[in-house]
Amino acid sequence: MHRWSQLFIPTLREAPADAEVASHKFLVRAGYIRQLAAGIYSYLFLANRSIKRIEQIVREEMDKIAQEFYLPAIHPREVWEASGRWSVMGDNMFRLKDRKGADLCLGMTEEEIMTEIARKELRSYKQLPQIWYQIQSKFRDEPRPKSGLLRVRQFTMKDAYSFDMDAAGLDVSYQKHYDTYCRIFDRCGLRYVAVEAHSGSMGGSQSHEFMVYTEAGEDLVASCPSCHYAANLEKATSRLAPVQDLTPTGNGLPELIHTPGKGAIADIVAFLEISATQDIKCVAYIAQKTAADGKVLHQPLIAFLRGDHTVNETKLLAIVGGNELRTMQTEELEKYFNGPAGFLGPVGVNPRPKEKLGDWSDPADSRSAFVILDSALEGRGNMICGANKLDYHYRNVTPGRDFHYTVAADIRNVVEGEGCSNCGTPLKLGKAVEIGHIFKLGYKYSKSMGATVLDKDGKEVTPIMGSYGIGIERILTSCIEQNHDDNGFWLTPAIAPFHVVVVPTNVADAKLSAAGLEIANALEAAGCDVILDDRDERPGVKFKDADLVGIPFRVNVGKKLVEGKVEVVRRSTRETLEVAVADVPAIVAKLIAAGV
RNA sequence: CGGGGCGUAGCGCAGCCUGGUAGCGCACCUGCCUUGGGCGCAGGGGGUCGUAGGUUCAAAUCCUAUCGCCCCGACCA
Repeated sequence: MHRWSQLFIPTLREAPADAEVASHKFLVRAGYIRQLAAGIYSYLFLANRSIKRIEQIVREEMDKIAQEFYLPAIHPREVWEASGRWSVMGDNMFRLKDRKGADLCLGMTEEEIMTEIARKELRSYKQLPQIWYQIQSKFRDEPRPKSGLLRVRQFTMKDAYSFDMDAAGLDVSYQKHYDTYCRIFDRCGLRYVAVEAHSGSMGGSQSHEFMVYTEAGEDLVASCPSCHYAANLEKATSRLAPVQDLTPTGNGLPELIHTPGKGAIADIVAFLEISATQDIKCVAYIAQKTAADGKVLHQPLIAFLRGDHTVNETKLLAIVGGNELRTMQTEELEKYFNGPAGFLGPVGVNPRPKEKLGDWSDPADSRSAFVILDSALEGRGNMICGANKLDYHYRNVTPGRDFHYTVAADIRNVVEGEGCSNCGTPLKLGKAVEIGHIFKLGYKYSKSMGATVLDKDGKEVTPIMGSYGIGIERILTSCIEQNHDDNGFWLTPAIAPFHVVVVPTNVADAKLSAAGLEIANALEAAGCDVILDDRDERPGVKFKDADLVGIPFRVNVGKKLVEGKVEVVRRSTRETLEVAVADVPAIVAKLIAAGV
């Protein structure tokens, strides 16, 4: 049994000034963590206990479907070059040199290492499917670490990888993970949702993120209150209410109109007394892609959307398969539009053909650009748009007739209240933290790294892969985000550092002290994880600390002991039961089994 | 990467503008007291003021550089 007086649990009355989100404040105040550098934290006694329990739950559930490995955190450059990611990862990767000058990096994920093993060892279809996982520290040199343990540069990740003969096999492995993740997060006491996620430019076909709704989150999730549709904003679609096109004027063809100083959409809308839905917005980017050989490639990428819509850059980028977007500079706008910012429009822009999508080589016609039309503009007509001429717009512009584009695609952000694409119900939008991600990888790594097995017919086949991650610390932080009040937080017994804290209100009183010890022993004998607060502190101090540190149940041994009774307190609700000393173990055990 | 803010005792802060003995609250140590929600009294320890340079008789304070940490943005012309 643990005695508080002998432990290092450095609780703080005040939170450090730089903590913003609840989990950060409380993890520091409760003596769970201390910061070493930006995005790098030491986990003290309580945090370590809680994290070990989370890992244990993950391990128990994963062991039902997979085999645990333990892979290196330091990787040689060659392995990452084989997949092309040595250069693609850019500054997000921590790199180092050994004494001989050889390049190494700290692992960000382990696709390469797992695939390397598969490549060397897997020979026959008879060995598949395989699912391998590990729980390891991961390193990412985040451009901006923040929010305590929520966005850090070193963290613990459970990462799993599946190898199957074919897509049908991958479906099975994927579903196994989906189900396993649900069991894991249920056991951790999280309220979460599995959402459709953007599957990136890696040829992945399907992907789900497991999200926890909280204001501290950095992702936005669109969800439908009536059907089960839920998706990351980077993937979400919606049904739009119909909008009215303007009536054509004159001969119905594009017509210049003088719009002095009305560059912004709000201005032009007011000036012409139209709706922003009748205007075409233009956003011009240079897309960048780092090739496997480290060369940085560029492409002009121009998006046209309805005036009241906003670009989702992830969706846009996925169309060309790049890794980064930046907006065009003035000279570039001049080059591709021959017009000034504020008055840019699609008429006269020279679109590259659809077949060239994904082709990053320089075209002969250097003034052409990839032009993406948002799907919401398909079928629209007589719209207002910039004329690529200072202080002029066009009216009567109809997509497809008056200008052409490379491709039409969904590239806009869904807005709260738009109809669910399944059932039409208005969608809700909420901030969320990503705690897990499952992902059909396809052949990217197995192919680039040359992993093959022989099938029944003796033919070489490239296995199809999946990868599946869980952020261990994020389980802890999102539990705290979901379960806290002004005084502290409470964790579900399964992941709390202790199930119950026994608090004799005055240890100078030999009777209270002895009873506290006896109760703590009895609780332990009943299978509870107990901490006895045997510190010579005033009751107020001990109560405050007990409330702070995340332990779901408390037993107060105090005044009522003379009647043979103690108090059992549920931290989440403060609900208090008066219980005879002899009944404490059974009652507490029952409470623990039922959860917070 | 862009913008902003902050570095003074373990934590939270004041002092800086207007240069002149480094302070407050909490925490910590000792003693007494107290014991159901961070109790009281008395005494005490702890800081080369992020670092480096400069200005000055004198720098926490002014100037320059640098490092670190936090926040916002990297979204529409």
